[in-house]
Amino acid sequence: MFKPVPAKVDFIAQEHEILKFWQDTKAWQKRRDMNRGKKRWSFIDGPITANNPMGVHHAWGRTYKDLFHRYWAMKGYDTRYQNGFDCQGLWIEVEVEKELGFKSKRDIERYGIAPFVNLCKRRVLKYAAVQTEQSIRLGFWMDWNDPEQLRWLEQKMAEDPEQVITVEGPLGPVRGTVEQIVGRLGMPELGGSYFTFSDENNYCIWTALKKCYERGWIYKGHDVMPWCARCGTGISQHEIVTEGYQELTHPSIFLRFPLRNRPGESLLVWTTTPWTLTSNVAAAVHPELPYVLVQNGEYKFWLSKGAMYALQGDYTVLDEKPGVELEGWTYDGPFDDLPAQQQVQEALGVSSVQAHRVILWDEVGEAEGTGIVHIAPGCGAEDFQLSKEYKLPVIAPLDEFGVYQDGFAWLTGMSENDVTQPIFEDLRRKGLVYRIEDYTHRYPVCWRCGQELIFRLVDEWFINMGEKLDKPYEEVTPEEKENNLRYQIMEVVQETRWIPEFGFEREMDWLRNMHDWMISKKRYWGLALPIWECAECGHFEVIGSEHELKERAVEGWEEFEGHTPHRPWIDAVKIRCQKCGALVSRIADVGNPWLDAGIVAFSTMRYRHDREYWAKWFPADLITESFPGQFRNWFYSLLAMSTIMERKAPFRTVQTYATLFAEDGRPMHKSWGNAIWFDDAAENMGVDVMRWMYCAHRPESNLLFGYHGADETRRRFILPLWNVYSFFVTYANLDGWQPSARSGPRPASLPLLDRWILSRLQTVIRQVTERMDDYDVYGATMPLEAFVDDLTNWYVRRSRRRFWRGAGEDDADKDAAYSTLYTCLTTLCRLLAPFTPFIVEAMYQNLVRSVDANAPESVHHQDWPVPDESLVDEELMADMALAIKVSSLGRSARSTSGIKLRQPLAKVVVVAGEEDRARLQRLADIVVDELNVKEMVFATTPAELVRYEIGLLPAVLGKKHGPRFPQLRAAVAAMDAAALARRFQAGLSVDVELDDGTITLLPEEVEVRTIPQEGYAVAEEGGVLVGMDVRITPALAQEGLARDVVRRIQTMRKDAGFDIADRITTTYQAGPQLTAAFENFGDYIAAETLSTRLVAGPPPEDAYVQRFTLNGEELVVGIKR
RNA sequence: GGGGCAUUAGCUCAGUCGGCUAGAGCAUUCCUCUGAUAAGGGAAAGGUCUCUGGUUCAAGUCCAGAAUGCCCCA
Repeated sequence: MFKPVPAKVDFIAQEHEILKFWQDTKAWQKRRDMNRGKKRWSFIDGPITANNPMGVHHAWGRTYKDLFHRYWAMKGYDTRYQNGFDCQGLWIEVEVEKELGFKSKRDIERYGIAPFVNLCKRRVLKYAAVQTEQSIRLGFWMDWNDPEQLRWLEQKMAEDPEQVITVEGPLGPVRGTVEQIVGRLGMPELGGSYFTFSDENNYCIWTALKKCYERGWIYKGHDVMPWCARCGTGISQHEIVTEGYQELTHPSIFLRFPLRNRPGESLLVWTTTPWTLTSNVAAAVHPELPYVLVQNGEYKFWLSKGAMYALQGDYTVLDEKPGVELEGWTYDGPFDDLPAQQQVQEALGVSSVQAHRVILWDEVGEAEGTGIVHIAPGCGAEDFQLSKEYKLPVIAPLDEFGVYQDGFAWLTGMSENDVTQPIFEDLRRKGLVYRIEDYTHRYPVCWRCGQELIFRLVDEWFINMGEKLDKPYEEVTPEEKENNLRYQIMEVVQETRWIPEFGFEREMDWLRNMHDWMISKKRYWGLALPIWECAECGHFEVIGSEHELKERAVEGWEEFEGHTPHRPWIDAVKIRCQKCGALVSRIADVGNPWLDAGIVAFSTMRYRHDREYWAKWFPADLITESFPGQFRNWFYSLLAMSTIMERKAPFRTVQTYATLFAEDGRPMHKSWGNAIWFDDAAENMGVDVMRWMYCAHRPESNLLFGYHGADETRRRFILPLWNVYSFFVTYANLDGWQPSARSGPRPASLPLLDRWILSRLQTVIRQVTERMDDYDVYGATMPLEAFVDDLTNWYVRRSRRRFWRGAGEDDADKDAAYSTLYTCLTTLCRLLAPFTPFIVEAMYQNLVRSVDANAPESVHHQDWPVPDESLVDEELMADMALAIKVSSLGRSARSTSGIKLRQPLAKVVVVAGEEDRARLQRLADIVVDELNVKEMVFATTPAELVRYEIGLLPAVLGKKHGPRFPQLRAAVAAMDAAALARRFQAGLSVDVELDDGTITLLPEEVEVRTIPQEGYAVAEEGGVLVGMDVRITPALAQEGLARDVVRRIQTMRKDAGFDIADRITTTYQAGPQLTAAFENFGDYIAAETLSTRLVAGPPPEDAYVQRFTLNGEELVVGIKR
């Protein structure tokens, strides 16, 4: 006996039971151990930031990750099962700052870097534990740390990071301080997820940076960078594009720069960043644009001709010159009163005030502003470039917090945020303001804290990505690639496959255009950049490992030893300058977090300690992540690091997917109320439903995720699957059917339906395997959905009666039905195991484990099914597909004429081609039964059913006759369609008379179409025409009544709570029509309703009674067990 | 500022080389089936194919321009 299956199941409660089952039986560990040492399928996990609970968007990607692991594991591959947590960087710092209520970096310095960094580590441990639990809930099988142990470590960290503890690892106990143990998480001796804050990850980046250094690729840049004054750090190009911009409105100002040698004339200049005017050095014009001098009120302005719309009031043009003639004109700047403007800059020997002049710049436009651009080299990247070109002084006004430095008089000490209005006031006093108006533009903001960025002249550290050559990648020579990282990465990309394909071009495009990689951040929690720079002579060195550092250390090693390589501990270590012998400190900067994630193809694969292991697992067969952003982030950093380390691709295939939105099509947002938390989704939708939703979706399209879609998915797929399983168990138990080891009937002798569904099953195995091998998840779900549909809506429906026949009534057929359905269900369990691991585990435990103690303990311990090609019968599948189609057309025809299916009809007439008729003939029984007709007949001509319409094939005739085509169409429409149809069907041509001659129409140039006639209901699709004879004779009507009666009694049985096997006695009282139906179809009614007796008369006292009105007659039925 | 993609039913999306009556799922209404019942099947209704011009016998489809949205890069 199988365990009875409730038709109404609580899927979510069931998922929790399965989770417990997997945990109790160590199901994942057993699966892993089964595959140890076999052929490998290698995966690298893109680390998830352990900074908050995971969202339903993470669950999408994590479903793919689990799916592929389960699939390859079932195929017998050894996989690494290592999840990754991204742990370092500004995103963690910002959250910890929020917790502590900090406003700026000064608060952190006051609090202390060491305790702050420990808080960052604790936050990571805390959320790693949360995300681990959530991932387990999703059914994600990985080598998870015990979340309780992560919490315990977090607690120990809070108590005292330096206390010594012992933890149990897979290779035995591991002993160390809490800090040391945490720094070794994910290493072989501790197992579990990798953490990018691990010592190994950090030191491995040191190795990579050292390799760059040795090739001369590391440099310190002095440039104007986007800068976040709140975070106190530069923001690199990699971080700023796209999501780093917002549509913002700022006050913009038009103002005068009075010309020194042209009395009464001024340049009219426009800017949206008034604070930069304090640092103005020059004004740029386009050399070729025309500029005009206008009289506008009391002033004479120079501005570009195309920008005159910016003027207010009447004006007169006094003069016109090309920009090139303005070059060198000098002017008075708006803030020449500031000491910073007056100070002579040593290198150039001039002050900014002295330097003010008009310069030429090709990038000047006149679409906005005045065609004259204010240049402040300390406040803009392009401005800074121009200053180098024209040898202009540079004034850098702001410190790292966005506050004016010394030399700015009344502005010194004020924040750039607060000076807009005071500056406007000052300029008004000076009489320089022309006009102030709001201006909306895309402005960069800090991607972490949202603060508007400023531009600051700073020192940052870069990896030189190599010159951009002015030619396509294909033409770059090996010599040119030799010291050019850009083209080396592009070369590596050639070895990789991108799904969808556009990813390849997008990555190449990014690589073609990317700037040098800014790897420094002026922060606290992150990779300690291993750069020691001599304050005396400027020489710097990159240290490649902890061992090298120990050798080079001349001071502070003892203080550092035993700590993780983070600030502040690492900062204690000093080395000796190789150039000048001075004592050298590490630069204060930490690293860009994409370095951390980029190195994992090495750090997590034992590159530094077990090269043999690394060589076995590198490169990964697959990585899979969401594509927005990752082309310039993880995909890029992974490729870059791998190119630096080995000049090899770190992965063979990258499968990507789009963005998850709420069902309203907008991003999920807490304050919009459309966000769904993962935990809520899991406990309300069920994770099998979520997983199927993710999988059965084209990954390159955005996914609109919500409860509505979940309900639909459950209804469309999960419930029918469960229903057919429940159906099977119910009847198998009733019949005492058990699967047995005996060979069973030979497939060739199986009934048609069984051979058909088994054939379908083999093709599905083949298709799903093909699609999964190709990492096409969506493509794999489609044949599965189609199969479940065929199984439930055709095989089971058509086979139902076979299951409820009594004993002795053709046992062989019944056994065949059970065996077939059993095979389908158990195979489906295996096929669906990677997709919906919970529901199939429940099914498997009952269908297989409960009857076979030797079967694998879990559905996930089974092998992936292999199709048995000998069971594939293409002809039969084509036959059945046609039978299904004709049945559907027949039902459709009935429906349009309003005749219910329960009403038997005399015949169905099918008009179809030779081949299709032969196919239908073979399955006539099925179609006749399905459509509730007495017979299926074929008509050679559809004359009975239809009239004709002649359709001209425009693709042929339009091309042939061109402009005469409409005339031809009109002429044919006027002719006798039936006569034409006969000629064409006989293969003859027809001459059509037109005004300007005769056109001969060939049979292959037309299509003969059919329109239904009276007396029949007709439906047609793809050359098959199905007509239902809708004439209901009295005999047919009576039979229909009998079926109505049966239907009523069946419902009564259910309402009365009878078991489906209960035999009953049925009594009835009815009018003449119904009585006749009872008399003529008594046997049928009795058999269908399991009535041992049918008695006319009043129901007995203890019977269950209902009254009906059928066809205008009263009916009283009583049933009794 | 440059480049790319998109715009089709109330919603989410298909629509091949230009060709017949522009499709699907969801939602809505109705019907139906039911010994799978918190299911199953069918039908109806729903369209200015973003707009303007052009090419063509014929345009959702090709070309040009505009509008709106998104993406990539400055």
